[in-house]
Amino acid sequence: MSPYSLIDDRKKRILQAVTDDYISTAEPVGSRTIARRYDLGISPATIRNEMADLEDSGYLEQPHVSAGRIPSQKGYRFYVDFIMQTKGVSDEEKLRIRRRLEERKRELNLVTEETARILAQLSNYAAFVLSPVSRAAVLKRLELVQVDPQLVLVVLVVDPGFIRTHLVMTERQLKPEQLAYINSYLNSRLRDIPLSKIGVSLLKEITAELKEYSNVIEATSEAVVQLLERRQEEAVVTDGQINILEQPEFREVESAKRVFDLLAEDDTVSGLLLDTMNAGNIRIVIGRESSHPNMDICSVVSAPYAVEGVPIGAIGVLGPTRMHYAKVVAIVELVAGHLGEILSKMLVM
Amino acid sequence: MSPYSLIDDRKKRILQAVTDDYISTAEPVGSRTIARRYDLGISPATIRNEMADLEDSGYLEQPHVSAGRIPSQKGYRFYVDFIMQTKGVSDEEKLRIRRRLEERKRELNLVTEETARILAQLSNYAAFVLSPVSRAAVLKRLELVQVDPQLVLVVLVVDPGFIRTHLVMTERQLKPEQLAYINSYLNSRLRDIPLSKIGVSLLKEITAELKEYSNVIEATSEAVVQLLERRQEEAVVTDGQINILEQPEFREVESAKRVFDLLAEDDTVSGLLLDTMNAGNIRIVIGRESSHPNMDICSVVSAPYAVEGVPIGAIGVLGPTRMHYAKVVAIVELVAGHLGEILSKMLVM
DNA sequence: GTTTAGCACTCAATGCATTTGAGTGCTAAC
DNA sequence: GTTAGCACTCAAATGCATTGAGTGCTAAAC
Repeated sequence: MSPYSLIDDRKKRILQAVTDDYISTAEPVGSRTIARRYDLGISPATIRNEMADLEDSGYLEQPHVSAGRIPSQKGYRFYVDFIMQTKGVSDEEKLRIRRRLEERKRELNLVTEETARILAQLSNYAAFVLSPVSRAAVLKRLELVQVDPQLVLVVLVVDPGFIRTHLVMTERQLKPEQLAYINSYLNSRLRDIPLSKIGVSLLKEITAELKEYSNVIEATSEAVVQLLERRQEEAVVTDGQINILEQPEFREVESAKRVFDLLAEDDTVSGLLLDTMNAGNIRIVIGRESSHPNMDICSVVSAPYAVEGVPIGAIGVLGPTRMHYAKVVAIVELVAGHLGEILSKMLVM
Repeated sequence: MSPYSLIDDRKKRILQAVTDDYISTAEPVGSRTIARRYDLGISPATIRNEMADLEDSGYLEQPHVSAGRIPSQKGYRFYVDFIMQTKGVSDEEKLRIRRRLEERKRELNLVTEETARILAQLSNYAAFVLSPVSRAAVLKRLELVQVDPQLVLVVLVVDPGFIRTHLVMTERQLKPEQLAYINSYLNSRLRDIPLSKIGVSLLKEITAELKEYSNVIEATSEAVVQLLERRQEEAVVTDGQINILEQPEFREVESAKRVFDLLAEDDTVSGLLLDTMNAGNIRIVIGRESSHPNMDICSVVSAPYAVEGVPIGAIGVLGPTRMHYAKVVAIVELVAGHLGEILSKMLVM
């Protein structure tokens, strides 16, 4: 039996009225206010009775006995799951988002940055984007390029996704044919190997096999390991933290600081986004539903984005539990969709 | 005649006492407090008289008539210019900073990020680093690398400083010898040319000369222009904004927000750092001395860092006007020095 | 002439009582 | 089942007295 079974249609409408009102005013909502502002055709007294019921079953709570009601966490959850209707976003807006992303198409990190910015601006909350990762990613190519008598540039091309470079010093200058030999050997061993398989042991093996160039190869290996590691660190792009300060619930510097701390810990946010990516569908985490203590006063709406049906990343918006869920859900879904499309064009090459 | 001529030695000591006390307590300082806490050998009454004089000449001000005194902007300026002695930083700390930077030596942007982090942690204020730029920078090399049948990677090596890459699509696959030809031609035209000289017109010229490959060359040119432009945007790395929230003057979300807005506008901060770089020595901007309206409640200590005597960037710390100047100046100078040294090793290759 | 003690005065901050008003729960009438 | 009426509650606002750190001024001491 569902834990929601006690809610009839009128209660639902009242819960909706309370939640909608509280979301836009940030003030506890009383029975009179609802009777006045929402055309439910019942008197304040009736609403009071219903609200008392809703409080008994845990959907509403009272900050103190003579204040109005506000939705509890359970109330928000019910609202999100069964009441709210995600607002459509106007075609015009859709077009604008699409165009902004298209403009940034040239570079992967520009796209993610722009996405974060768009999300933050549209939602007026803090936004983040988990850069595309792919467990199926393979090393497409590893190229050493001589850029100076004693400098070699290591170029890593990963498919789908990104390119990384790193400078490496060499003791002596390598002749073009030596470089060509090293390159073709390295590629024969590493090409199309999943990143997850490229570890220290494989690289050691190769170093041993190319003993004569051990100097270069060792440095290269080290660079490769570092470059692959760095991916994770760089994975989350954030924008719009400053919007946090606009929210009345974070008027107190103490609580604002808790949220900023939360945002500063990369793993919390990236963990959440990774979960969403793996889950493969939009998720709404409300207050203490998350395990992180500082998240009790926040909610996060996050959605994966996919290329050819495969989720390769996620985006999210963080705001107060009194978040404009309907609007944010619409935005997040829309942006995730667009991002997936843009990336399809970029990555499938 | 100096505008400071009215200040005798005792006034100086009192101004110092007031400023030191206010910097550490953030509370207006009264005559009794000074007589108690600082061993000046004079009574509160005398201190009162002197403070009245200091207020008349504009070094102190009173928030309201029955409160203690706080330093005015002019007072801070005098303190910074003629009173404070920059604290030495312990050798131990110097070593720690040096080691942290050494560890990050591998990559330019890791070094700047680590520098910002160190600055923020040591000062407990917000910190930023203007990445190395060099007006003497030249394009050391431009290399096209085939990474896929239809994809060419443009690699730009700039000396001193950085490497940039960009993917470019080609209509048809280029043969290795064609690529070699293009490469050697591009390098013959562009090698060792100062970045400032590489503009659209020069690139157009080259495109015209290599008409047969116009497809690739045009795309490459576009990429080059973009990559060179992007340098500016990425120039400033920030850290420790959250420290702002710890300062009592930013307890009110309103004022905190003003500072965050300030930090979010990249040009303000980068302009300030560029000025410092050009000035070539440490600068302290106090409150409204800056032209930016939101900076009236802040101060910035900034210093250039140099490689082989030539300033190539700058670092800075932003805090409330009630900033611990002596400490911050010491830290900023020290870190700027270390950064310069580390970069000398990295960039002179 | 400079320094200091003494004293009256100021004013933000604090504490306390009072008022206000939005909101509730309960009961009885519709 | 719904609603009107009413007594009750309590946070927030308001008013008011108190406190205390701090000042400026004056006159005495050095």
